[in-house]
Amino acid sequence: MSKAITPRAQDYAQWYNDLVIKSGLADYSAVRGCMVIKPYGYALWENMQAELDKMFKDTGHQNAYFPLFIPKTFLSREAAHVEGFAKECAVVTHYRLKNDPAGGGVIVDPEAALEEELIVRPTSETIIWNTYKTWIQSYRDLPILINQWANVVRWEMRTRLFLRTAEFLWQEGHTAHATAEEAMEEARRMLDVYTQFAESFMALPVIRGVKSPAERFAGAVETFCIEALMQDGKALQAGTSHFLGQNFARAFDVQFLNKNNEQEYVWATSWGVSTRLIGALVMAHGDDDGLKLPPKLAPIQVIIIPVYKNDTQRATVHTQALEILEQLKKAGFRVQYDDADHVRPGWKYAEYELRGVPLRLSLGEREIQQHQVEAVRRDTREKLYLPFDQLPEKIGDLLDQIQQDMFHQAKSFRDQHITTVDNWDDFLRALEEPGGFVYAHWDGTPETEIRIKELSKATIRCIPFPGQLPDHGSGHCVLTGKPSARRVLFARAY
RNA sequence: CGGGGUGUAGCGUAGUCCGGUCCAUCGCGCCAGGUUUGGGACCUGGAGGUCGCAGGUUCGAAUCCUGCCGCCCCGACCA
Repeated sequence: MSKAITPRAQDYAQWYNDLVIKSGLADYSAVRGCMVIKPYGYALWENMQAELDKMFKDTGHQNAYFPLFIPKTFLSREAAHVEGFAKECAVVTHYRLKNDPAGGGVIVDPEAALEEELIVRPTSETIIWNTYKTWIQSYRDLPILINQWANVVRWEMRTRLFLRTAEFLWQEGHTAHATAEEAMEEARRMLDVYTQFAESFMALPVIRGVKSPAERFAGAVETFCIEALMQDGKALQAGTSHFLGQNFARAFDVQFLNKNNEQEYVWATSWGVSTRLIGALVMAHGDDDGLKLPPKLAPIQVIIIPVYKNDTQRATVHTQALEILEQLKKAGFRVQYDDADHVRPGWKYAEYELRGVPLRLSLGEREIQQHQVEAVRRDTREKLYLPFDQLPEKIGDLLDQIQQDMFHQAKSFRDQHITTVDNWDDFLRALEEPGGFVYAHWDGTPETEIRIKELSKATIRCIPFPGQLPDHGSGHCVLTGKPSARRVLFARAY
């Protein structure tokens, strides 16, 4: 075992780090809190991007790109927004370096201070709304439906690979609308897009809902989210969508002339998902032997491994393997053939399991004689034999099956980790055992929400949309006993 | 920012308490050749080191002293 992974049961955080590093998704970098996304991890991100991008385009959005740097004054225009981000902004103060006269290498040239400091974007609402102001005059200019793929920087105190890094990659949608209804519809539509992406591509079941005021995005009127559950029982926000009301339009004075010839502030939304989704994928599906990637996103869907005992066999197997490789490529699968001769089949089995490749095909003399390949599923380790003449169909079916089974596996885990409780003792107990989500009444006050967090480390993940979870009607707050209109979903979270 | 840990070859480590026998141990990986190949092979040979950095103590420092730095983990804050 050259690449030992810490078992989940022993140390979950270490298991996660081991998986990310050893599967080749990412590396630590020389910069504190910043990581290198390695080719395998980036390929995964590209697959996610491709699917999301398609969904954005299908819902009428276009991509654009706004500056990395934001004038400092922009950030302070919207009061809640600046309060939310001020503590974690990287600031550019100078534009030039020079040789240290004292001989200490290169130093910041004190003569080259910027007149107005620039903020490295933690999110782009401000620069975008400053721009939209110049694009919008009439209701005929609306809606504006724009998305950008970008990097952002949030100077986090504590970072974790993919889950929380100082710099990360994401997409941020920013839309402008003539009416509140339309903007609200947009925010809800994009949350549906995220839901569909999470569930059918990532095989990650999510609960849709509204954020409590305390968890709301800085500057939003309403924040919607999808919440997923990780195997250690902690929740992870997998995507958010915000109804921004007229907050940014007011802050940047973006008005339009409506059909009645009246000036009106524009209605806004923003929505985003980030490379953190890769962390979600790792933690929702992985096991002690490595990643399990859902077929729809896996950079390698099928790996072909040759098995032989001598050069004669090797040649035979090689010829057959190439034929299968071509056939599968032609059928549109992301397939690779590993004919490296310096490691043996067993090594390769372990390696591709670590990397989470959904389906492994082994091909040796035995299989060739019987006109079949040995196939092993990564998710269940089930071994099957597939006849040569039905490979593309059978493999297509298998990958679909794996995709579905992974979703159901995750969903069944998630459902077993939602506990409905009615008193504080049970609340605390449920957070430990079984862990996960706790569905309880809350009196609706921020004070109680904070108190619950202090006492239990659990936060309100969301107030689920109707139909997401059973509605038990009104009741009494799990902490204060005060009247509560409905249950909300609590959990400890990433 | 607080608490803990850690820094020795690409990775993981021994040695540090008690200085010399260490121009530094072992495993993995790497290179060459050979034997192998159905669950992380083996043999032989080889390459690879500012012992985190700076200063100090000493005849002599990976080891002792002072200062600094990096990174990881836990907590507070956040996607």
